[in-house]
Amino acid sequence: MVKVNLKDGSVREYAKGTTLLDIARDISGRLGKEALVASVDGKLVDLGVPLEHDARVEFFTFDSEEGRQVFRHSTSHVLAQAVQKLYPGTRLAIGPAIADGFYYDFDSPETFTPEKLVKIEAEMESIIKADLPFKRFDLSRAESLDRFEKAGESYKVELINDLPPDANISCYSQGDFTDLCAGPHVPSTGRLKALKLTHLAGAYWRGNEKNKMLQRIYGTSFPKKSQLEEHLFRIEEAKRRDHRKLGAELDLFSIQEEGPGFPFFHPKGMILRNELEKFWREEHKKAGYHEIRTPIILNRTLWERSGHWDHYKENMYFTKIDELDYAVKPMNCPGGILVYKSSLHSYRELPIRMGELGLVHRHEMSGALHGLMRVRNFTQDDAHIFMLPSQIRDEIVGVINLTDRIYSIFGFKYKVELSTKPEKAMGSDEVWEMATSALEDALKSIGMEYKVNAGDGAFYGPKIDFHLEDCLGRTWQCGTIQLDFLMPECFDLNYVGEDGQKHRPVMIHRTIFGSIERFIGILIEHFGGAFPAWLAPLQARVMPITDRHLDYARDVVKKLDDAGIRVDLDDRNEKVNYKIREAQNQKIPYMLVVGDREAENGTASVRHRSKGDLGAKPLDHFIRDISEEIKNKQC
RNA sequence: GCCGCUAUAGCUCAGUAGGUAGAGCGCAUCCUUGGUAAGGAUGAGGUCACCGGUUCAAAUCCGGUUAGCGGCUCCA
Repeated sequence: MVKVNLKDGSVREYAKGTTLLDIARDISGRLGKEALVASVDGKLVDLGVPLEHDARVEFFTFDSEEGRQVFRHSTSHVLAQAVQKLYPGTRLAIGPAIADGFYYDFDSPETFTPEKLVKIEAEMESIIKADLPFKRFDLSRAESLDRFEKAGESYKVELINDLPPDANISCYSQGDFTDLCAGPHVPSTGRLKALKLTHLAGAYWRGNEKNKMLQRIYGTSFPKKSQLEEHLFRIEEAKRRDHRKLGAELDLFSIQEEGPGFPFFHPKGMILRNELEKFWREEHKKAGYHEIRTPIILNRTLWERSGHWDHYKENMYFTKIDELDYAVKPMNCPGGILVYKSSLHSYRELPIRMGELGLVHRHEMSGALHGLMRVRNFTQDDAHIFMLPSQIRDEIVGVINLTDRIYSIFGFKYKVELSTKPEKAMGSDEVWEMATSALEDALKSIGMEYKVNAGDGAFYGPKIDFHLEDCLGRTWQCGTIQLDFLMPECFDLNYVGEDGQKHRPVMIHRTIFGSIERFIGILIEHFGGAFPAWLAPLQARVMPITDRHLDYARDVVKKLDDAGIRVDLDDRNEKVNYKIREAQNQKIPYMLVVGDREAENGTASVRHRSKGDLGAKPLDHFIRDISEEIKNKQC
């Protein structure tokens, strides 16, 4: 007999060699049906595994991350089987589970198309119907190499060759299909009830653009048809919040063929943008920043000195002025540094915090452009902090706190990453080590959770990045804090210390919005276009019921306008229903309906875009309330 | 940049055996003066992304270019 310790603390005894699936069935009929995989003493294994010793056992269903991963991964094997059956000669690369589904990369003489995905899906359905068991078997390195070489599976051979010498090499087969795989898997294909192949994409083998481009098929799967449908519906819903769609519908911005990646801001978008900048200036003033502005185009020698000429050239735009080379700035730091250098500084002045809403241009690859999220020119809410080495931690913590305060106004949740030295970097390992551990110390000192993103730092220093999510859960880097010991060196920056000697300051480069453009993109998706009143391009619209009420409506507009509220008048000869519908679609926070009753009493009937009809309010009450809402930046 | 897909009116889209373009919404005018998500009529509006080819004839077939979309790579 073996003792089994379960998650709920209970202990059960089973005959040695009882499979995990049988144990699950014994615990409850439902668990027997829903369990997909189990862990034995913390290690994830197939349910078909017999238990040979006392152990801590946990079962995972689709409700757990582990269960979902295994479920989707098993679906990817079924995809591979279907593809190889329909399109012989297709070689397999890799097929992992991802956040909301799975993908499989193929190298095939066949070019997959959306129509073919339908066929592949049908083939997958029949594999599922056949309820083929997933069978695991271990192979020696020689056996596995032999097997996959014979099968012509060159990518698998490459994977095996890259496994560490002591690695256990396992395969899984279902029916006549076998794939190299560490597992685990669900017991049989019949578990994979509802699936959908969602899209096609190219993907480089091993993510390296020097390698061959493979064909990637993305899909998702669920234990129930209804869950799949709900998921697909949620995605459709999310797409309605897409900032590119809302940006056009709400007339905020546009991107035209004449300027790919160079967004145009329309009047309404500018209001949003100016409000953001106003807020930014207020917060930065409070936090002890000064604001500067530096030129867009600067001489080549500056970029050579900063290292951009060597390390960032492929992202830069160039021009000539009077036969001399100039570059359009891709970053604001060299300009900021010149401002610092324009006068002598005492240690008493430090830290100096210099902010700049700086327009930078970067050449992004055409395929990387994405609405306002990735563009070729954008305004960074940049700042450079020049400080004493002893001030590093406090300054970093100060920036983290400022970032948190600003994000929390919008109700954003964010993820923090620490990016370390990239391959293409300036400076010695020691300097990088020092800078990286300073960032780490600051994060730890305030108990901030973070993930390490190895090799993703800027070429001049490591960074802390703040990532925000878009409507489809894709994350975008917004805020960043970069610690830099190198630029002060390159530019021979100094301050005069207590001892009267010259010393080297340390620099922080940081942004909070990241780019105003990207941040607006995130804002649009976060609020689905229904901005809080303080940001809304139009805060209220007055709607007279008939043209008899036009005069009173104009008075109302004037009063609101005088109170600094962004208001307009819908004086068209249309019914109230019609006007309301349009104002709702434009997501205007407040609609003020005025007719005989209102004109007589000096009121307006207030309708809120999400709370609905709020009844009649005296005008000055409404003005007081909305002004308060705006002032408090209520969401 | 790479792989796949797409491009018709301001917007959403029809136009599927190649025979010089349609709908709904929006817009304009008129009628209607209507109290919380679409009142009615009439009308204007398109060198079918661009360049080239095949054909008696191209929105439609072929090639190229540009842009967009989904990914890969890259990054705020």
